Parts: sequence; C-alpha cells; structure tokens
Amino acid sequence: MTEVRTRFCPSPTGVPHVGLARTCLYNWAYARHHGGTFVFRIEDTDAARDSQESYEQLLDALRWLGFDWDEGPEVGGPHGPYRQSERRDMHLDVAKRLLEAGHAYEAFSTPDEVEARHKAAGRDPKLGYDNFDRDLTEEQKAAYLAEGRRPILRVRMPDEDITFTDLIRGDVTYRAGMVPDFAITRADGTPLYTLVNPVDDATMRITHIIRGEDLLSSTPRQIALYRALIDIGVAEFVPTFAHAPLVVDESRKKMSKRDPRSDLLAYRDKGYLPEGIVNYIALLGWSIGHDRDVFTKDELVAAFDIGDVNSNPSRFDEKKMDAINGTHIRMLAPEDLAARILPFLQRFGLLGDEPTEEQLRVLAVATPLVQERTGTLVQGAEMMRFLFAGENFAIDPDSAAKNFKDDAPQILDASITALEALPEFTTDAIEATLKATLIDDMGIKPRKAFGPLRVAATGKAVSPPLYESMELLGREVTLERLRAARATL
RNA sequence: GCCCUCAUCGUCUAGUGGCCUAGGACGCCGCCCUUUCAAGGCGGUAGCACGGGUUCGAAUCCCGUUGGGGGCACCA
Repeated sequence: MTEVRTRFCPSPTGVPHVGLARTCLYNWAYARHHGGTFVFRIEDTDAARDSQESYEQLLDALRWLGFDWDEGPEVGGPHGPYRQSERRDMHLDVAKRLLEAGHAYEAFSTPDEVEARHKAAGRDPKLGYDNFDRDLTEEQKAAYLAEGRRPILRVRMPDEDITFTDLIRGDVTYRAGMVPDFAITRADGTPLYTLVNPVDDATMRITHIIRGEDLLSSTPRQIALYRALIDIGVAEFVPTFAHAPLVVDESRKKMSKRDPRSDLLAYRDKGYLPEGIVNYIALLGWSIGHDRDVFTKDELVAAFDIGDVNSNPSRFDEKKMDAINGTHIRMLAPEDLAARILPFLQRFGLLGDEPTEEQLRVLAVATPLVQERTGTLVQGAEMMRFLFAGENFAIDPDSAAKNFKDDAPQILDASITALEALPEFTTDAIEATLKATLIDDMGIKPRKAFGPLRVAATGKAVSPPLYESMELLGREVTLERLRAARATL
C-alpha cells in the first residue's frame, strides 16, 4: 500500500457527539501523521432519519475542532460525490453485478418467517437470518414474485473462517458459518449501509478503516463483500481495520448520543476550547507519553499512531476534560484569549458589535487577570461582567449576604475617604492606601476588610484581584459603586 | 442465548519477562502562597479481578474462571 487514505463517514442524524469526534480525530491524526489523505464522506442513506440540519452541524463541529479534510463535501476531490445519496446509481449497479456474478442472491423471507423457522427447529430465534433463500430454484423465485413479494439482495458468506489483523486488537477470527448472509438492499430496491459503506470505501481507495468497536462484528461481512468486490473489479484490495474502544458513561455503557455531555457544539457554547476538547478526547484510549497528558494538535499528529491506541473502553470524565481545557486556556497568548472571550461578552450583551477602544483596552488588561483562574471562555467572560455592565451593574445577593457584615459601613466609609484622597488611582496606590487604612489603622483582618469592597466593586465574592479591578474600573466608577453599596446598608 | 472483545489506583492511562517497593494525570485530602476565587508549589490517598500454569524471574506469556462491554435489522 502506498499512500495512507483514511475516512470519516458519519450519518447526518442527531447532533455531533463526542464519540464521533474521537473517531474522526483518530482517522484525521493517522492520515496527517503519515502524510496521507483524509476523506470526509456523508452517509445519508436513511432518508427517514437524515436531516440537513444535522449535516450542517456536523461540518460546523468538524471545522470548529480543526479537522480539515482533503476530500469531501464543499471541498470536492477526485472520488466524489461525497454525499452517499448522490452515489445511488453506482451502488445499484454494483449490487446488480454482485447478483450476476453469484456473490449475492435474491431473498424473499420476511424476518417473521425466519424467526418462525428458528422456533420450529428449536433454535434460538435471535440467531439471525438462516440462509434459507440461498439456493432457491427459478420456479420458487417465480412463485414468490407471483405472490407479490419483492426480493432483497443478500451476500453469500463464504464457508470458511475469516481472520483479519486489527491494528488495535491483533488477529480476530470469525468461524465459518457464524455470520449469516447479510442484506445489502431493501425490498424497494434501495441500497443499505452494508453495501454502500464498503463500496464507497473501495471506490475511494480507503486503505485504513478506523472506527468504533461497535462495528467490529460487522468486519467479517465487509471482508467477504470486499473479496466479492475485488472479484468483480470494483475493489483492488481489502483495507486494514482498526477498532477503537468505545467511549462509555459511568454505567460503562456506550455513551449515548442523547447524553447531554456528549454534545460537541454545546461545549463550544459553554466556552470550551477546541484545543482542549481535542486533547481530551485523544486521551480516551491513547497516551502521548508516560508523564504527559497535555499537548497541542501538532504534537498529537507528530506522535500519533493507531497501533498505540489501547483496546479497553474508556470512561468519559468531564472533570478531567475541564482540567485539560483550563490548562489550554492558560497556554494561550493573552491577545488570543481576549479575542476568544470577546464574542461571549458580546453574546451576553456586555459589549456591542463594535466595542470602543477603551473597552478593548480594558479587555486586554483584564484578560491576563482572568486567564489564570478560569476554566472556560464563558467563565472568563462572566468574571469580566462587572467591568462592562455599566448601568446594569448589580450585586449578587448571596455574595452580599456573606460579605456585608456589621462592620461593612465603616469599612466602606473609610475606603471611600481613602480612595478619594488618592493622588493617582493605580493598583499599587490603591493597595497601599487600603492596607494602611483598613489593616493598619483600623486593625481589621485582611479577609474581613476586603470582602465588602470586592462585592461592592465587582458584585461578586469571586473576582479578579481587587486592586487591579478597581484600577480598571477607574476612580469614578469605583467610588460610585462603593457609595451605592454603602447606601443600601 | 450465540459470536466477538476487554480487564493496572474512583477515573484516564504508562508498562510488551528482570529497570515495578507499579510511574504520570484528573479527582479527593492536607500544607504553602494569599485581599476572594482560582492558578501554582509541596506532600498524601488509592490499583496489577481471581485461579492455575510456563520461567531462575510475571502486571507483562499460556489456559481457565469471574466480571464488563459490543454485536446478532430490509438502522447506520
């Protein structure tokens, strides 16, 4: 095999989720690591469940995470189209040739009939298709047709063991006879995933199929189909498979697509960094080294190999993801962080579409203060709320209750007087005068002294450093807020 | 039920026969720093599922047991 070609081929149903992102990541990183090609294909063969909205979210999510594709929707490529629904004619043609070559056959049994036969024979009714129609005579087929039945096509499984070497799991063998002949078309003639997925992989010359473990047991069927496709000249080789462990929840079950914690775009809304998400999901079954777990995308690509992925299911841990994300926030250049926080400030209505120069200056100064104490961009923006709230500034009642005690009036009064008299309103000067007044002169414990001031000035018990915050606010606004707070006591 | 698969701290993992008295990270606990909250620093907590082999030597290899997961559609 010369060039590595991997693909990511989701169906556009539901919202983009964590499991999808990880499968995509492994395919993308493998291709990038080997200087290969990453193909993106949409498997929209189930008209009843597919949606345009889901399709757009998929593209949106992939782009956000930074998984660029070399061939696929909106990019094109030599093996298009990349939406499976547009490849229908070719799929049907392949199905026909499979039938003509004897690799597939027409089957008329309904699921109920299959189950009834299993029961009658004392077999487990969940055994699956019983290959009943394998060798129907022309007369029998004609009779079914005359009944008004429409056949589906099934692929004849070879009567031999199928062994393949999984890049993650090693050799896997399925015994002859254990896998029933499988359907590749519906009674209405439309092709099924079981056909189109391998056919598209073959025609797109995909060399490595990296996917979730849930698809492991469909591999022998695909290999059988591949061999048939090679026979009729549609495929040239059987690709290499790698089955990544599943991402599971706390009950150890495959994490549901409906689990709110698996919604990728929701993480974007919550202010997670794509760098953080990618880093964390890479860790779900892979490790970059014995003493590291934070890395950039470039470092990931440089180090990633699919054979290093381990094979046991990994549990999704939001706490760890938060920690990784926080680390990435701290790794950002302050200007970069500020630029990323800005849209959230706008979304919260704190800044307009075109912030003033002064607002941008305040944002630039406040960003490093927030950077070392926030886990997400939303938290960061929230922490800056007091700087941009203007007329809408309000004091959080809980914080007020906890910090405005009996000595609050005198603390505020003394601070107001001290700050009014300050020649210049800088962080250092504010710190000096406040400490002198409250701690030295009045003998109040720092903890007690600064609580009321913090809440009065920032509205919350949790904020960026106090003196810096005051300087940012400016003397006028700071005093205004302290007086306003004093008036309520 | 059948087939496949997996098994190291609570969680994610390093470990591919001696470097293991099992390393790191998250979490948790404590201490330091400190005007809040964080961040940071230091320290602590906790694990090779079980039983047999193989071997001078096993977390690492083999077999079995147990437990977990996935699959068994005219969904993808």
